[in-house]
Amino acid sequence: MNTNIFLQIYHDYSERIQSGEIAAGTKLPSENDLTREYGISRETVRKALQLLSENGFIHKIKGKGSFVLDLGRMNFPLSGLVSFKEMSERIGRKSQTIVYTTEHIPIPHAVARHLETDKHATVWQVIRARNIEGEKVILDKDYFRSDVVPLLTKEIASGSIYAYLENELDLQISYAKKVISVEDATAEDKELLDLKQYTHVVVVRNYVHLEDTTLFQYTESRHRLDKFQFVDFARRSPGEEK
Amino acid sequence: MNTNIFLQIYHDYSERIQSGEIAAGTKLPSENDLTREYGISRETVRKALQLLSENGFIHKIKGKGSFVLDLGRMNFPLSGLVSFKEMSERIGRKSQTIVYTTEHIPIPHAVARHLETDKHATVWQVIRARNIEGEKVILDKDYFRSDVVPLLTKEIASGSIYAYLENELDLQISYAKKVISVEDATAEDKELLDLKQYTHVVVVRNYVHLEDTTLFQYTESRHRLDKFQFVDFARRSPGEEK
DNA sequence: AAGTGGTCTAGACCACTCT
DNA sequence: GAGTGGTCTAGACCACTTA
Repeated sequence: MNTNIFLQIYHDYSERIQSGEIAAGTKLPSENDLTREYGISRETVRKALQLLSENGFIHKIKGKGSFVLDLGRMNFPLSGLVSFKEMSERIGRKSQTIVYTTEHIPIPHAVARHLETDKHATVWQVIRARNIEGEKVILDKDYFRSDVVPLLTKEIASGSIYAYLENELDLQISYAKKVISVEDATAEDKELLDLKQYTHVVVVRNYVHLEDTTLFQYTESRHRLDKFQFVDFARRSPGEEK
Repeated sequence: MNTNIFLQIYHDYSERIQSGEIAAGTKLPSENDLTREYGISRETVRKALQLLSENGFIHKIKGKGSFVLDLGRMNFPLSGLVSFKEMSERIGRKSQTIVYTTEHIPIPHAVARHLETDKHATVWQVIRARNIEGEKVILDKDYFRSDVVPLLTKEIASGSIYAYLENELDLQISYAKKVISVEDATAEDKELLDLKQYTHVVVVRNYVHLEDTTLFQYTESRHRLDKFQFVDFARRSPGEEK
C-alpha cells in the first residue's frame, strides 16, 4: 500500500537481513551506490538506512560504510509494540489464548488512575491467560475506553485485538509507555495462572496512545517469573552525548 | 563542542520541556516558523523534531502540528544507555557505591560465552553493590575486555566508569542490547546484597558495543525484586505497519 | 484556501578511513 | 586522493486539518 521509497528499501533490506540472506558483518552498498541503484536521491537512501539502524539491523561507521549486525535475527523485535500473538508466532512456540472475560463495565477504581478518564467512564475489560506449552504463564488484563472501542467480543479477544483495532476500527496506534516491575502474586494470579511455587509475578503495565495522543488502552500483563523475558536494543542517541 | 544545528535545537527544546517551562499539551511553533526563527532549512528543523519525537518529548500530527507529551518529565530516561550514577542523581535519591573487587583476571568460563572473546583473553572484573537509602539492592558485575580497557582502578570504579571510558580513554560507546529476566538468587547475591526474604533477583544482562561494533563490555545487573523498575517508551515504527 | 507535517530532489561541504 | 557517511540547503509536491 505504502509507496514510500525509503520504506520499500527498508523492508527489502530488513527482510533479507532477518532471513539470513545477508549475513552479519556484511558491508552494505554505499549510499552513493544505492542512490544510483534505485535512481533516487541520497537523502532518501539515508532515511531507509536510518530506520535499519534504529531497529538494530545495521550499524553505520563514518568513512567506512554500513554493516549488518547479528542482533536482528534473534529476539525480535528488539523492543517495540508487538502483540503476544505475533510474538509467539515468530518464536514458533505452541501457544493458546484462554479468554476469561469480555465485559463492558464501569471503570474499576484501580484502573481509572491509569487510564486518566473521568470516574464515570465505562471500559471494555478483557481478561485472558496465555498458555505456552501446556502452562498458563501470562495473565493479560486489558482495559479499553469504550468511547474509542465501542464493541469487543469473545471472538475478537481470542484472536488479535490489535488487528481488529487497526483493520476494522481504523484506529492508529502510535506510541506506548511500558513500566516493568515485580509484585506479589494476587489471589487472582494464583487462580487463573499455573503459578507453581512462585510467590511473585512480573508486571508489565502498558499505556497505549492513539495517533491523536489520546490514551485509550491500559494493559496489565502479569508473567510467571520463570517465563518472563524482555529484550531491549538501545542506541546511544546523539542527544545524550555530552 | 558540537556545532550541529539540529542538536542545538533538540537540546534547547528537550531542556525546556523537561524543566516544565514548556507544559505538556503545548503546541510547538510550526516547522515553517522554526525555519524562519532559526534562519535554517526545514529539513534541519525536522531532524531536531524527529529526535524530540523519538525520545518521547513530543508527538507530531500531520496537518496539526507538534505537541509536547507529558511522559518526558517522569521516569527519565525512557529507555537508553544511562549509568546508575546518572540515574540516581536524576531521581535525587541518596545512593552509594560499594566496590568489592577491581581485578584483571583470565576471563571466567561463564563470561566468555557472553563476551565472545577467545578463551584465553583477560578481562577487568568489577563487582559493585549499589546502596540506596541504606540497603544494598543492586549487584553490578562488570567485565571489560582488557585489550580495549587496559586499566581500571578502585577509584574509577567507585565513580563513573562510563565517564572514564569516554573522556579519558576516548572510547565511543554506540549501542547495547539488554536482556531482562528473573532468576534464582545465588549465594553471592545473598552475601553481597541485603536480599531480605527474597529468593529471586531480576537480572539485566547488558551487552555494550563500541563505535566500530566490537563488543567490549558485558554487565550483569542483579536487582532485588522490590527495587527494580524499567521504563520503556516505544513508538510504532513506520517499518512495522502492514 | 491556508497552514500543517511527510516525502523527495539535486546539489554542497565536511570529517573520517583507507591505500 | 578517492571513498565513505554526516550535515545542511532551497526548493518542490503531497495528504491532511482547520476555518
